[in-house]
Amino acid sequence: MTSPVLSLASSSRSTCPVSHAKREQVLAGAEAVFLECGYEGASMSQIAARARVSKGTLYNHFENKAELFRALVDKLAREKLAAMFQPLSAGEEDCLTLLIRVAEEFIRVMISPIALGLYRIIVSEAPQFPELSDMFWQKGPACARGFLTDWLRRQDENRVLEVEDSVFAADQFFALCQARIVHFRRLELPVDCSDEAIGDLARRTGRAFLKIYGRDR
Amino acid sequence: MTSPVLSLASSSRSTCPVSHAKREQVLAGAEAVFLECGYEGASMSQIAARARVSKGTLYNHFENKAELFRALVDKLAREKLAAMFQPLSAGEEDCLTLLIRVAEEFIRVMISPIALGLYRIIVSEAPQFPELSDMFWQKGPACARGFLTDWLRRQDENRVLEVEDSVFAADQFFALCQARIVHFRRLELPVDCSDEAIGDLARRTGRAFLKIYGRDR
Amino acid sequence: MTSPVLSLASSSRSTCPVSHAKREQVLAGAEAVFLECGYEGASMSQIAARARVSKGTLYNHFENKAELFRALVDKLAREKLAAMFQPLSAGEEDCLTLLIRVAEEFIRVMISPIALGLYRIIVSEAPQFPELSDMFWQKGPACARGFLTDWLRRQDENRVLEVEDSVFAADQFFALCQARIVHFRRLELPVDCSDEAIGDLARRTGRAFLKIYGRDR
Amino acid sequence: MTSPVLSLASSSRSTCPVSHAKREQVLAGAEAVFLECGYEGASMSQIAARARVSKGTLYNHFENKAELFRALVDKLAREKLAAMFQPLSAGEEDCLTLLIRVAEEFIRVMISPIALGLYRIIVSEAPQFPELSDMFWQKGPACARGFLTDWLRRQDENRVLEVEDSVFAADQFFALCQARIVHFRRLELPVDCSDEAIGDLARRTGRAFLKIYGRDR
DNA sequence: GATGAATGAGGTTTCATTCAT
DNA sequence: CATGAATGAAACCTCATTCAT
Repeated sequence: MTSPVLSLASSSRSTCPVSHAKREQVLAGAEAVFLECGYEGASMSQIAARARVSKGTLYNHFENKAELFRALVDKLAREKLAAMFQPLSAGEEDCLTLLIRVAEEFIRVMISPIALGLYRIIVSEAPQFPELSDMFWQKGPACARGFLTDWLRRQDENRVLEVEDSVFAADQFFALCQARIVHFRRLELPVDCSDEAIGDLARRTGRAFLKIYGRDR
Repeated sequence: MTSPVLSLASSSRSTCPVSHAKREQVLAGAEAVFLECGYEGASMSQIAARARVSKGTLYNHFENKAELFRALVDKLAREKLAAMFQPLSAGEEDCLTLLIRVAEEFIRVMISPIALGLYRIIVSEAPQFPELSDMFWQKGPACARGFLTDWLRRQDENRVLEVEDSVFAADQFFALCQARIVHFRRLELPVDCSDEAIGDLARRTGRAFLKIYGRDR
Repeated sequence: MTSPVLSLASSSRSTCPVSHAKREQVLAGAEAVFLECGYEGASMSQIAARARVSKGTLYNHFENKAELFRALVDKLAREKLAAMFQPLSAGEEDCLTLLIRVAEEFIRVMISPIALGLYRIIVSEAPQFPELSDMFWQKGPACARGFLTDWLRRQDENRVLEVEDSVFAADQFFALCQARIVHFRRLELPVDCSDEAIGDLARRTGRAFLKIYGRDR
Repeated sequence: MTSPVLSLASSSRSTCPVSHAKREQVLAGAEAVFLECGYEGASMSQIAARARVSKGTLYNHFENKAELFRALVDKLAREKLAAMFQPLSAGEEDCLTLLIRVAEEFIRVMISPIALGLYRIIVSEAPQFPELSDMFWQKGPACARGFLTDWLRRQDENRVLEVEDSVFAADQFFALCQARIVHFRRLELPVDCSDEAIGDLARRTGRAFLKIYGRDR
């Protein structure tokens, strides 16, 4: 309520550097604790301790627990998710090679601790924080979908593939990527996550996708 | 209030009939609250209130919150999940019709409040309760996978489909089923869930699967 | 409240034999738990479990926890304490031998688990249950004091000892008996409790007492 | 309320002055409640109320009930017991006068509310908190024993008394001091505690002790 | 802005006691 | 009379949040 006013009044600029450092420190602690314990399971004391900061400092920078959580998801989505999904862009490879590469990278990203942790916490808090689901989706998978959609449209125009609804086709591609490994990891069920297993899954995914949308035959 | 009546009705068996009714009452309250608030977000007081039972009664039937949670997931998995996944069995339809029907039923089950709520809570608590992930998987999706695997093997033998790894093919089928609608519902993102939308998705899924594993052409 | 009425109404005699057995069973459980955990530390559930009896049975036989405790102390004092302090009676030995024997027996009794446990619980609950302190004292140490007082008076009359106030002299004797070993055991402090140590202490106690009240020199 | 004022008064030292005042406030409440109700009988709510402090504050200063109890006994032993047993030191009086004075002071100390309350709670919790028994003994009676042991040794060297084992002799002296009055007070049994009664007991104790260890026939 | 002590509501759990069977 | 499920008060403890320094 009053904190935005106070902060504007007492800092001539919107983000003073020293304060910014503490804010990042807090967010780092929050990341560690929220991803490990979930939203309800995390306590402000734990976060303060992990951030090596006093509890009061938490409330100097964030109005309450929910706002701190929102800020964290916002930051992770904007910074880390974006960085993780960036490599999933088109190159000069041939069709199958590109699909396999993207599948492999997507799988690796989705089972990385951060994306997995974020997925868990966001799915479980979706009813309480629907805006965060959206943020996660927009900055993460939707980027990959956007890129793939564009690429698919080009392949369709170039008559390499035959893709009527390129958005849906992209959804199917990423759905196929989540078969088995990603799905099992989310449930913490035992599954082979070796490089070979991931490569194999990516190859099968690429080939299956080409069978659906390939123009040959 | 009404439990003595119920207990009289069910007192044909020896094991404590009164107690069994209350136990079910407690589990009903737990179902409502856990699925709504998550494991950490649910309080034993809420559960007691929702079950119209005193807090002490909770502890007469379950050692602690974690055990109550385990018992609930166990019950839901055994009773409700099993019932939900039962209709997903083979019939006499032709290949595409069956795939579409199964896809549609699977999608409907996965976005039902119970399966969705269970998924949320189980994914978020998987690190703390790994055995429940397993229970959920075994009594739910794994059943569907088992049935589809068998059916695919038969189609392969009958030379209707060409399926080398029928287990993986089943995984791909159910992965495709979760594209878009199921995925978005988990994130509480807005998505068209109408019968038409589901039917359409099921049809596209069935056709895509046939393209991957069909023998014709 | 109503239980005494009910019990009077439904049992023609005051103590039916089957009931008496259960009552003893309850008291046995209460003895184990109260002596181990103290009055506040003991729970009626623990007692019921240790007695292999339902919690309801506790309340059929005793109005509440305090009454059960009173009944237990009463029983222990009347039965066990009395039996323990009985051997402390006069014999035909010469003066010093008798004193040493009585000292030794008294020390052994006071550090026995039952007497020690009773002492602990009674001292700590003395403000709440003053009547039990009295019971303990009367059935325990006071018996020993009574016997020794009589014996001392006879020795005075026979001019073997010179004891003006025989009651006080007995108090001093038993106070000397509690030096070191008994005292330390009550505090759970490490102390040599071997037969030799007890014998040695008893001898020193007897000799010291004779120095105070002996007529020779 | 008043604590900020107090804290200003004592803020000359660096270590958190506000906190120290509250900590003492908590310990004062704990002293009142623990000595009155015993360890198990005392509740953290009672203590908070008696200390005029919130329940949370208790846990800011002490990890849990057991630690608060330990801290209290530690403080009482170090501060109050030490102060109570300090006057029991040697003076220039003649032998009997000194023994009588020490006996009287020891008796008065042992029946003071604090020493009596501490004895009750420490004896009853000795199995659970053996280290507190030790603390109590070291800071309390053991000091008196130490002083008397030294004095007895000197009397032996000066041929005033004949004391072979001065430590044991001291134990006997203090055991004699606890005859009757101290013993009865612990059990809350009625006993004359008037100054005359105490003086009389002290005189009898001093004289008896001299009979045991005096050199003059 | 940073601190961390203080707060009190509310968390999980235990308890003595009651009562229908 | 025995049972043990049910109760709700109260136990210990944690939490998000506030505020004086």
